[in-house]
Amino acid sequence: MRGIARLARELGVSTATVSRALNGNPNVNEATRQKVLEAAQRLGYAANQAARSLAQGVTRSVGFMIELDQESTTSTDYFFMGVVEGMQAVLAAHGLDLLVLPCAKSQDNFTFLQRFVSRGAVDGLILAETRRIDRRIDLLKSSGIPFVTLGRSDSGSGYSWIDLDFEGVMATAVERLVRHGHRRIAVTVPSNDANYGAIFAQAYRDNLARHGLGFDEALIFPTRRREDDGDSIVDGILDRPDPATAIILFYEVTAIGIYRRLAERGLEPGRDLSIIGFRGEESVRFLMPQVTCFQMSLQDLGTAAARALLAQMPMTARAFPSGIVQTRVPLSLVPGESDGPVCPREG
Amino acid sequence: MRGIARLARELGVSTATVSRALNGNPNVNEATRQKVLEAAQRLGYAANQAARSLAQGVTRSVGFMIELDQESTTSTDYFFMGVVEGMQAVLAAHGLDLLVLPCAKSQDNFTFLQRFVSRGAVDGLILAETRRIDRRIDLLKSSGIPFVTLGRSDSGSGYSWIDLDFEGVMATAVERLVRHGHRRIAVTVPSNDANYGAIFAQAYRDNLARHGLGFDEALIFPTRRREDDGDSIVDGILDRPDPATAIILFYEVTAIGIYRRLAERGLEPGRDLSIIGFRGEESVRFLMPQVTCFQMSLQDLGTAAARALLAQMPMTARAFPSGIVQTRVPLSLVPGESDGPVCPREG
DNA sequence: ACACCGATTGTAAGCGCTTACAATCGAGGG
DNA sequence: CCCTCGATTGTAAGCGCTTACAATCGGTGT
Repeated sequence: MRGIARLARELGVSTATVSRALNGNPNVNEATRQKVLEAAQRLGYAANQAARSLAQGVTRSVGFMIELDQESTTSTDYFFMGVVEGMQAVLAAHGLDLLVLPCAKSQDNFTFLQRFVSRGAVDGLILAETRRIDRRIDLLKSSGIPFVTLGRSDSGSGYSWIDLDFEGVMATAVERLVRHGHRRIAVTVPSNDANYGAIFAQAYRDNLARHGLGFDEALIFPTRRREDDGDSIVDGILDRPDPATAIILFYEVTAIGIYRRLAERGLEPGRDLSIIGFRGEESVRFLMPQVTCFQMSLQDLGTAAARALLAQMPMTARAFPSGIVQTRVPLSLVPGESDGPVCPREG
Repeated sequence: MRGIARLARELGVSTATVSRALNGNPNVNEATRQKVLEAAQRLGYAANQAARSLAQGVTRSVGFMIELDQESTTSTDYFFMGVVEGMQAVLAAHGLDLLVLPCAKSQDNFTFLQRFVSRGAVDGLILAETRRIDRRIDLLKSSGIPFVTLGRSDSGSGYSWIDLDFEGVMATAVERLVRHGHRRIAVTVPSNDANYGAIFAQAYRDNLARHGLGFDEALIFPTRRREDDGDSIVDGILDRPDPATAIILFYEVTAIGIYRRLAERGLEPGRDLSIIGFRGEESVRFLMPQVTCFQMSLQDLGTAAARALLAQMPMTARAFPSGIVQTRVPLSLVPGESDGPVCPREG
């Protein structure tokens, strides 16, 4: 005999009583509860997860699905850790376990997710790296499981998401540059198919328009999260009849390559080319002159996501006001010396 | 009626047959199996995880416990994606799900782990960030659950671990420096209580001794994973009667601060101070002169850990040779220009 | 034609826990 | 002293799936 039955026999009570005592059911004599708790503690007993889930129809755990990139870099980790920390804290406070579910880039993320959902392995889900059109969202919506996405998509709107305020960032960046007299502003965007790339690019366009600046396809540079696009970007920006005088970077590491190329050409960041980075990234923190960038709390992003999820889970929903939440987390500008007034071109 | 019963009724067979068909039991008519598979596919059926686990006494999932640091300065955080990728690939190939279990630094990691173990939430565990004396290892050993640690500990020896070959790294580094004529070699070590710090320090001592070099406590600098210890290190090394001429870094980011301080003092990395980093970190890659460092595949580390775990799980053990595995993953030297022959001191 | 056998399927007993419902007990009311 | 009621505990029916064991069926050997 094992599990709860053993405990029950040991104490000379029924399994029902033990179960009640352990689960905080009020219909138990307080003295009995103490006995049970003590015995459980002493024997290191904890209810079997599977049995409990089966009986209750609830797992008390939520999944955070992430995708593993071959090129995984340290600051993906950095991003990840911060966000997870925020989520974990909130969820734990409500008695929920956070299970991070890593999906290999090589396997179909839809199928991956579907397995966890249809097997009822988690009570709720948080998705990262949302695609512009993301079948996973339809899957979750139709399955009825509570979920939240980190990042918007175009797949319908009846669901909660938390995203960075790309629009706000872009507005601030462009305005700052315009105020410095820049009229030709380049931008880098991610070359993958995640939705944030499209949003970033759109915000770029919108803000140029707002300031009456012309849009030039040639000033948009798709980049990956690595520093080695600097050459082509710098050359692409400057070696043209109407060179840009500023650039806004989606991936801040790109600044490294840009700095390097500028140096090779005898130019200086902040003077000959204004540069604004997106998110203060570790590997860029040490560049001189310091990169003007935006900053945010990863933990806050995580807690916001977790709260939005809790608001949808029957178990916890009553503690939260609104059902569906769609939030853009604002970033704050961290002024550096990588941008400044337009430098009059010589020649 | 739901779940397998519904499927069974739909097909006019018993639940037993459906179960068998779905689980690859050979005692099913192939035609029947196809029918079942087809129907399951069509109805999007997947066996309820909890029920299945309860019936089988097995979850088909393994946990990877990581710790979340407020300041994200642990080693796990720039390890994570790569290692998880390796693990996930191996585990998935054996039909196991990888659940990453994040434990807040603020909560007791022993209790955290215990819950998952005693609730039978996973069939196996991988631990990261092993302490020198780690109660978790005793817990896992006594609980009988298969497990592997990423990093050694002093807590007994009857278990599998995978670790970096700190000794090999240190031997190579010291030998390289000695060959360059260095006799006074400093080192940085992590300031936390993870076991790798002690190992690194010990290997340092051993290798000095091997080359007949004296050991000087003053040349050991505890550091965190951030760049700003450079000043105190550089000054501490040089402003003394018998300055060191080389330094080996545990956290490679320290190089950034060191480079900066050296520059301030009009000194040059590689000439005035030889620097060898431990693991090629992204944020250091762009330093000039390039930092001589060591490199490894995080994926390989992950696959090694996963394999070592599989070797202990009854389900998969037969596919693997040895039971207990204790491996040191070697790193390879990536020569840069941050180290070289001792530069004769002027004055 | 009959016992026997392998292939296939059905029956039903759990897996360990929760929980609706029944049972018990002592106290207070009439 | 009997009845009612609240507090507490026990009984037992599942939760959805697996699997030992029994049952069925067509084919074989003799």
